[in-house]
Amino acid sequence: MTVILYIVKCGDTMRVTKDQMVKSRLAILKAAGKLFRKRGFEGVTVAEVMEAAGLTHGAFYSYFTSKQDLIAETLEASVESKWVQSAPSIGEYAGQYLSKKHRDDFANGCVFASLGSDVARSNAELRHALTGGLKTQLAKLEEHAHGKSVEDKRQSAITAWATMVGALMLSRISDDKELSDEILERTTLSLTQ
Amino acid sequence: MTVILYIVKCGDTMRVTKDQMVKSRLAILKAAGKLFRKRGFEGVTVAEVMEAAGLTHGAFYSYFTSKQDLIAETLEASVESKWVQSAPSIGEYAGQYLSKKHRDDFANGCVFASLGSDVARSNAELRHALTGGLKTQLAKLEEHAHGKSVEDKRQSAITAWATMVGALMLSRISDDKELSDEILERTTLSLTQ
DNA sequence: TGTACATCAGTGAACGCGCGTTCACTGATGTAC
DNA sequence: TGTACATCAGTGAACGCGCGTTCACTGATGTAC
Repeated sequence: MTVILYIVKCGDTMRVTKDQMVKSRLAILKAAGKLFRKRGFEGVTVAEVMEAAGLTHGAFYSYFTSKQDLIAETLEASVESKWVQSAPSIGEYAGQYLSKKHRDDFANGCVFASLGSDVARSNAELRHALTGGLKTQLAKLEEHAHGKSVEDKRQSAITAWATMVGALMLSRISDDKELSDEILERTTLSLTQ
Repeated sequence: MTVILYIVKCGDTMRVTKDQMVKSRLAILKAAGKLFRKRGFEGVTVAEVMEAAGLTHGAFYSYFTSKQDLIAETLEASVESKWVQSAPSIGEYAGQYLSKKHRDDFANGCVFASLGSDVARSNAELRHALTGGLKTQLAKLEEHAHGKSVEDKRQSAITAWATMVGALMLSRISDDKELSDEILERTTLSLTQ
């Protein structure tokens, strides 16, 4: 992350303002992450992100070279780790992931479900940024996977993740509440059996 | 579909131009479907769609009241049936769906994978339009599903569909070709075993 | 059937709004001596 | 330590481009008699 490079560049000459800048930068990334997940990249303006971070839009270009740059950095910062930490097995993780709470909370939810198809259509930069998160996520799931061989674990991790992301997305598409709930319930069952 | 309503409205008073209009309307919907799947709703302009349909942008409003309207109608027309027809079982269908050919062909591919998260974030109108297609697709998969009870078939149809959509999307996100291929291969295995 | 009239799909210029980006300026931060 | 200077995050007005939408106009289609 550029943040780290920046600190390295400053070396031991710590400045109060630089501290504030690091905080502001993180606030921008956090606000952007939430807004993008809720409304998509094109559904959010630079000005909105900056306002949510407590700044005016003009300051944006002190932090990022363009909106495209912000999107890429936001994706890099969007790793799924928080969801995995407390889950001892894929089944329990799926239970949390496929909850109604998660389905209804775009802003704090999984970036693959909320922006997956957008990124899939995007340029190499954005896809690369999210591919890092994808690898991390699969590696963590693999640790918790059941299976005799490494191959088996890998396969069940990948399949489970595809199922979770797909199910959450489909349940969010359905405007029929019953079908939406059913998708979550039945896929949860499949992943815990 | 409005097309049918239109024909009914015209009744027996068939007009040559009306014929042409029906064709043009279908051409617009087809062009829009391909372009939207490839570049997303906001990545495509009304003028581009009309040009692809062989018309100029001004004529657009003789067919649709707004871009939003076009998007809704395009989604309604995007059913997955073509992919299911030739597949006798979910396993064989998954083999086609999770092919590299499908992954690399956004324009003619599955609308859930290419526009799923966009629609999930959208208003009730768009989600409703795609929910119809989702129900149709699940019903068709259910017909071909293995399982002792109706419940079992339903569960395996929903889970299989979530896995397919999720896997195709993830494989498209990955800019690492190996990982992308691996996702397709391992999920195909899971769905055929 | 033929003729006068009405309709309306289609054209392309123009409008106007929204949004990403730029810029002159400010004032606090941080530095040099 | 104190003072003069340099830097630069932050502000808000302004720019300009793109795109959805509108509109006056055309000419072919279709209708009425």
